[in-house]
Amino acid sequence: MKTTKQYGKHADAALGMWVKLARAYATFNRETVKDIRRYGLTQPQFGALECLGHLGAMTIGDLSRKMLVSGGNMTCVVDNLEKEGLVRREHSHEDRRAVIVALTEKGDTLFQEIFPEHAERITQLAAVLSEAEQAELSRLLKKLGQALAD
Amino acid sequence: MKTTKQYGKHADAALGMWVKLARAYATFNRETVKDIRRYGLTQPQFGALECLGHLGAMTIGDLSRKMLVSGGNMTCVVDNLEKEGLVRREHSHEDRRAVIVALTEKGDTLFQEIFPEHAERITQLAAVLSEAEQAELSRLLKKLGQALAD
DNA sequence: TCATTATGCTTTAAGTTTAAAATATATGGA
DNA sequence: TCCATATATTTTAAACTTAAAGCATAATGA
Repeated sequence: MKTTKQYGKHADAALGMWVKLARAYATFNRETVKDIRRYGLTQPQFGALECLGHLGAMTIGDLSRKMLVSGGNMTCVVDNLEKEGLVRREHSHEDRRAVIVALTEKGDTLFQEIFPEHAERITQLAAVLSEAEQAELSRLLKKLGQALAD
Repeated sequence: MKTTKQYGKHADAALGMWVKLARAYATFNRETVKDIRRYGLTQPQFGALECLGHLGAMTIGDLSRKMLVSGGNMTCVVDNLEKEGLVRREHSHEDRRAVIVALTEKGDTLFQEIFPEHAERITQLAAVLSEAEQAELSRLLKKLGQALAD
């Protein structure tokens, strides 16, 4: 959304940057969602599958923190993945409050199959930028994201 | 989420970039949501208010396209804004299918009051990057976002 | 002119998302 | 040891989000 009003040079630059960040994210995300839908998954479900597939079993709390979403939300996502037989819940022996979630064999098989294809699609989408541009964008985004994470 | 698996040099770079984009967005967004909540609004509500405040009355379809969300969703957002007396719906004379949504006086007053403060907050958040970095980030994000919008 | 196709908004159903509340468990200090 | 505080997960309520369906209106072509 293009602002026509002036709020100061610094503010206008910052607002413009934020708008472009939000739009680039929304647009890129829409394409990834389209790809993921081919596998019968929603994006949050795919994200959880990916997290578990790469990093292994973990508590729901850890999963929600890695994915930057709330615990209540992750409960819902895991509920649906469990319904599809892609993950299983186990209670932790170390801490009886905690629930460990892991990929089932079915879930791991699906992950192994679809992640490379999805990675290929992400590569295609990112190809509008050169390698150097991708690297620079990564550097700046990392700087922005990490500074605000504190 | 850090991938430990190798999918090829190009794919790894693209995946890394996408992860950083998603995380930077999520983190920056969380901060903007926190600011907006001070005014008793949700983020989508604030976005609609901002759009109407800057660009004036428009159809619900136009609004949803500018905000890159679905029409069904915008109906819901506008419903709640209408409930708060911040916007009003009017039927279009040119096209009787269309609904025009505009800020009420109450809505405009609120917008005029809170947007400058919010802009200030965005400026603060963006200040972890230099002016040059902000400009470069904007350029790359614009390039990425526009290429995918086609 | 009329029928077919397209389009605008709303509703529906399912999933996501949050903060806060609820319940059980763990931790730390007196 | 005991109690206050903290924490893990789930539930609840409200809002968001999508695609598809529904309904009304507009556009187009025979």
